[in-house]
Amino acid sequence: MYTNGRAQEPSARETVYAKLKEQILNLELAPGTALSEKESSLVLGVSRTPVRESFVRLAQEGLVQVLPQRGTFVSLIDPALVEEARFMREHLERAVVRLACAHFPDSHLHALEDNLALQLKSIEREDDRRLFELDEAYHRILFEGCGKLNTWRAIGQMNVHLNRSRMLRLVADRHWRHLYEQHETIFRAVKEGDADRAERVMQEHLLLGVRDLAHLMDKYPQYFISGGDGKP
Amino acid sequence: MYTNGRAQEPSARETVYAKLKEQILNLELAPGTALSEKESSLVLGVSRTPVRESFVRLAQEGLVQVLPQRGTFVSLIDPALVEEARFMREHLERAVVRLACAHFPDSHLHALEDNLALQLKSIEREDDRRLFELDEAYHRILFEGCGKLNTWRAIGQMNVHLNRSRMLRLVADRHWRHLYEQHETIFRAVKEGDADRAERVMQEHLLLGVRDLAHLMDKYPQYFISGGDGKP
DNA sequence: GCTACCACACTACCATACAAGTATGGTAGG
DNA sequence: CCTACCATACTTGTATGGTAGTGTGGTAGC
Repeated sequence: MYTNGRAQEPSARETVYAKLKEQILNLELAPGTALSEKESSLVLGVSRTPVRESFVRLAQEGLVQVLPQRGTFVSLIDPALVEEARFMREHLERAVVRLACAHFPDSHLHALEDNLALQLKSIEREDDRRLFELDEAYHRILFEGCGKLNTWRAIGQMNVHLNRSRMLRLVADRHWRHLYEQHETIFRAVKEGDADRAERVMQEHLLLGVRDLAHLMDKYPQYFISGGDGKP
Repeated sequence: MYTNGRAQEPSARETVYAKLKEQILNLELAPGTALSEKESSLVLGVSRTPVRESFVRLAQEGLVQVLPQRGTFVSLIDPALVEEARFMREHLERAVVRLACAHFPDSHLHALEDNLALQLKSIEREDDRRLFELDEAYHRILFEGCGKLNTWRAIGQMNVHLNRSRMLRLVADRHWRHLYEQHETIFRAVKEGDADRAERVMQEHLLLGVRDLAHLMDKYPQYFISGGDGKP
């Protein structure tokens, strides 16, 4: 029979992949940074094989760029990708909140409520990393409650690029209150079934993520794709 | 300087990946089929490494399922994934045709026109594979003309699941004329800037892809995920 | 006849060795 | 001083061997 315990330790490839991805999204590995199979394998204490396979996965997500016989680099942030990620989220999340206003399970409504409470706590503690995670979880719950979890996962691939620019913005700007208030407003709209209001606030909410993108590109030009090319 | 020739032969990994993906999408490798690094490496005349790395990529796209120490299998078609792919396309393509009606480059308008002509030819020849490709290209041109090519690529990952079910449908049903007429109508609406009409037809058009899904699940139950599980 | 066990064939996972292309710094020649 | 060349130290790409977990068929014991 199956060993459905699900308790097996994760593979080396999985841990390496998760570690690298986290560091890239955190900007600990800044855009443009040179990686190397060998170096990463030494640092992480595994052989080149799982590192290499992680590079393959990250390359497919557009987070790294592999240039044969030359090197592997953390991708620069592509403003077009950021804008299109916003575009996708705008249209899909507007559709999803409308669904949510028509029908949303109580369990997930409570999950949203709990999530909002934790967001407040994180703001008090000024824990921006944690707030970032809660923000992601909040939107995920919305999709999950509408039976559209796979859609959220598909967005995820584009979303990582949007998130890198949002992370860049977090370090300077503080717009936490506004973000929380929008989440709270959307929650109430869903609860009351006010689809028009929910959709409108969601659209504004997602615009917040790309505001001042030009400003960021000015401040951190080395992190962005510049002209026609884009390779370091 | 860069060797920007772009004329280098593709790597073994790339060719293996493309080959396997094509066969899976064509249903030549039917859902549920058992694969193996060793066997594929023998068939394709390469070592296990590029095959393995292709499996990693395909697994990330959800086209194969790797069970450690047990085997690798072509994924069964998940109806939920098919429906959500349609959901994504519905909302994103509606938004895109609206953009197209507001502004669309002449070059891409001509590309659509040429594409439609080729579609007619394919229908005359009853070349369904070719028509399928042209259908994909048609929608791609729409996104490209609106500067949303990355969005189309992001859809692609979900779209492969939708396409497998569409491919399954093609073998029995013939709805070519209807499909063409909708493409043609959308084209004219874009040309005339009639956004409401374009959006409406696009929505109907995408519903066509999942019609009779239940019927297909009845006819080919072994290709679909059945109950709570989904593993072969 | 039925059950428990065990050897074996098979899988994917990981480590390692070799191959081939690329960037770079030093050096010889002008 | 400047340029062309070349050895060398990198890089990723590919092949292969060993390891550990898994399914299966046969067999011994009841």
